[in-house]
Amino acid sequence: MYKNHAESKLRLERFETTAREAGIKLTHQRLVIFQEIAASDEHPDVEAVYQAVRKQLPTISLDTVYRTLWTLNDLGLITTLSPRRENIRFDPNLKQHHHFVCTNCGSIRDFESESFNSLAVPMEVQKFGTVVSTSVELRGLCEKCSHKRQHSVNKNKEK
Amino acid sequence: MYKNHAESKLRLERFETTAREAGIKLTHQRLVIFQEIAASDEHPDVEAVYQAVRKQLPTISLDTVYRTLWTLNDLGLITTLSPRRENIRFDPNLKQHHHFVCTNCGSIRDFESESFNSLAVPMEVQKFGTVVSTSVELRGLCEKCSHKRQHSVNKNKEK
DNA sequence: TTAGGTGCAAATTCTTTGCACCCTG
DNA sequence: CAGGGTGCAAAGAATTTGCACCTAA
Repeated sequence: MYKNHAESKLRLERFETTAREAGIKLTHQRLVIFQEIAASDEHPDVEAVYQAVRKQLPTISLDTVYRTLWTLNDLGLITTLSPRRENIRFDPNLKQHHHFVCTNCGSIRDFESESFNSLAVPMEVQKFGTVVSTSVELRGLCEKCSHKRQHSVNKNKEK
Repeated sequence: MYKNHAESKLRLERFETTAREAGIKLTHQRLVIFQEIAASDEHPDVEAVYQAVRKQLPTISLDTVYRTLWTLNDLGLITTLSPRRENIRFDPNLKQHHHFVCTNCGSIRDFESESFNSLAVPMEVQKFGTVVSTSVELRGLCEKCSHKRQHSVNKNKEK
């Protein structure tokens, strides 16, 4: 479940620099939370981050995880998969990228694609507003769910 | 904010047929809720549907709105914008389409595009699973928010 | 040393459920 | 008139907040 070391080390350095610039403290909790999410290839929700972080910091509280994730988001160190506060899944990947979403279990995988990065914005859309970024979402069944398919058709619950 | 009449009439007919086939009752509440969402060009959340429907049925309860929307979803008459139960925004547009999302206020507009419909699935993604549908999400600032921008930079709250 | 950060518990908000009554088919 | 559907109120989740203590800088 881990990205290559170089990438997550880079992310960590960026975190330290940005935090210092923003004048926020590099607490133990923040470091662990950030490392956890930066090392991840997935797009964990708050609960998933909380569970993972607890392995290293058993006394951490759920609200600290919430606060820290929003702090990281405000610092621009991670993004969320949806623009609204309610729908929270965090994404440590700041490079332009695209998503494969499993419609059965809800898991999300990143991928990169030059051609998807540079899609032409249709005329029609230009009257809606100004486009800042473009991303493609491919929906389907992930490997795991393709296999399980015949047994259980659950109601889109991953956890 | 209303689509052309023909389209929403078509949607209504589909609703009646499908409901009859599925053996569920065509209650007054369901009709009003479905019409409200089918006539809409937006992607309302539960609260928005509730408020709109209350104008016609002041005594309707919020839980009926929830139940009805999930029923419509299960019947395949509407879809949600996210595959997970938590993140609810409903979409009455069953045609393949794409979204323009305002990162400031969270509003979402549909648009259609032949070329976006038929993007080639990258090799890399094929190992994640089977792709069933493709949609493009363009993010940016909508007209309204471009104008308001200098005054208020709110925290992604639409309502 | 001290302001910002954390943990805890309580508050708020969002969504679902149990149950008695109602209405479509 | 029977069974599914609704409204209400209460339960359950998810998320945020107030406050006293703690710790990085």
